Amino acid sequence: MDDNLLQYIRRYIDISDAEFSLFRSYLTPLMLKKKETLLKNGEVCRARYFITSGCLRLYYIDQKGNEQIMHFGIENWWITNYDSLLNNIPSHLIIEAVEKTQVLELKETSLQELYQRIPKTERFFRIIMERTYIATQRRIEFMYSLSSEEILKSFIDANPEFVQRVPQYMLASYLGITPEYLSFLRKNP
Amino acid sequence: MDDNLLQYIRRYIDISDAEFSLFRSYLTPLMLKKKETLLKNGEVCRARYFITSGCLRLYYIDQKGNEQIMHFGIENWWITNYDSLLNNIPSHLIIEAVEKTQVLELKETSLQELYQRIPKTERFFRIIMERTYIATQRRIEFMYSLSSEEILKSFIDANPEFVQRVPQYMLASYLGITPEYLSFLRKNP
DNA sequence: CGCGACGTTGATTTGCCTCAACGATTGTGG
DNA sequence: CCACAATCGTTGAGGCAAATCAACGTCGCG
Repeated sequence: MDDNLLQYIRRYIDISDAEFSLFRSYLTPLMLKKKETLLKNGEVCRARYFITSGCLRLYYIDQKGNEQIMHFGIENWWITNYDSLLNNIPSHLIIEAVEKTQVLELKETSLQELYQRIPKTERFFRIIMERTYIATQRRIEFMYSLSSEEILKSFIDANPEFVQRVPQYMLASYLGITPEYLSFLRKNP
Repeated sequence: MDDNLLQYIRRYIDISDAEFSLFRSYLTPLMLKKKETLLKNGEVCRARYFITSGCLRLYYIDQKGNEQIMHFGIENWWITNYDSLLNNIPSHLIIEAVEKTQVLELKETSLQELYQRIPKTERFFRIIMERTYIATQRRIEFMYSLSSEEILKSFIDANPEFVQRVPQYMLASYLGITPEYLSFLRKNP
C-alpha cells in the first residue's frame, strides 16, 4: 500500500525516503464498508483522500431527488470536494464507497503544515491538480461532442474492467443518461 | 495594467515589489485584433496568457464542422490549453480574440525558471489551478442539473454585462444549445 | 451600395426521458 | 437454509425538449 503511494509520488517529484516517511506520517488509513460515506450532505469537507484500494463515488441529489454522479475514484486517485475544502463551505456533494474501500486521509490543516515542512509537496499537489483539471476538460469535451450512444461506447472501450465493477444505474448516472436508456443502448447495436 | 496584475497576485500570495518586477520581466505583452489567434489547431501550446483587457474564446471544431466553445476568458483571467501545454501534444483547441484584446504571455519554459527563482510562484499557480478547477466543477454541475432554459437564465442573471459583449451564437455554443433555440428561449418568457 | 454576418421564425424530426410493469438476482433475517 | 424483500436490469408506450433545415429580415462594414 505504501509502496503504491511512494511510487505514485515519485512519478511527479523527487522525494527522499525520509521525506516520504514524514509525508506518510500525516496520513491516516481509513477502511470503508460498502455504502459508508467520507463526506455527507451539509458537512464541510476537511480532508483529501488517497484511494489505496476499492472504489468511491462523488455525487449529489438534484431537485427531483435523483442521484447525479460527478466522479468515480479508484486506486491511486485522490478524491475530495475541492469547493467545500478550499472555500470552507458546506458540501452538497456526497462521497461514498461503492465497494469495500481503503483510503489514506490527508487533513487540509496537515497539508498546510506539510507545505511548510516539505516545500516540494506544493509542487506535487500543483501537478495533481493540473492533471485532474485536464481529465475534467477532456470529459467535458466528450460530453459536448458525442451522442449518448458514442459516449457510452467510448467509455466502455476505454474502461472495460471498470464497467464491470459498478452497477449499471451508477454508470448511467455518471454518463448523464437514464438507466432505462442505457439498457436500451446496450441492446441495440 | 501592471497594477491589475500585481493586485491580482497579491490576492493569493505575498510578493515583494522586487519579486513582482522579476515576475513581470518574464511576461511579454501582446496585442490581438478581433479574430486573431493565440493558438491554432494542430499547434503545441507553449505559453499561458493573462488577459489584461478584452475577451478571448477557447473552442474546437467538432466532427460536423461546428464550433464548440469551451471557455471564454476576460480581464484578469489566465487562459491556455493545459492539456497541450503540459503534455506537449498538438492542440485541437483554438484560442481566438472575440474583440480587441491585450494579454501578457508567460512561456512555459519561463515559468519553470520562475518556479526556481521565486518558489512561491509555485504556490500561486497551484491556487489558480485549484480555483479554475472549482469553477469548472460548478459549471458541470449546472449543465447536469438544469434545463437549457434554466442554464440560460442563470447565466444571464450572473453575467448581465458579459452577455452584451459576445454575439449570441457564441453564447449559444458556450451554453451547449443551438442559436435558433437560444433565440426561441429569449422570445418565450 | 452590396455583401456577408448575425438573428429570427416556423415546420418537422429525433434523441432521450418518463412512467409503469415485470423478471432476475442478491442478500438477509427467521 | 429457505423465504421473502430489496435491489437491479429490461421492455415498451407515450411524450417532450431541443435539434435540424430552410427561408427570410436586418444591420454594419468594406
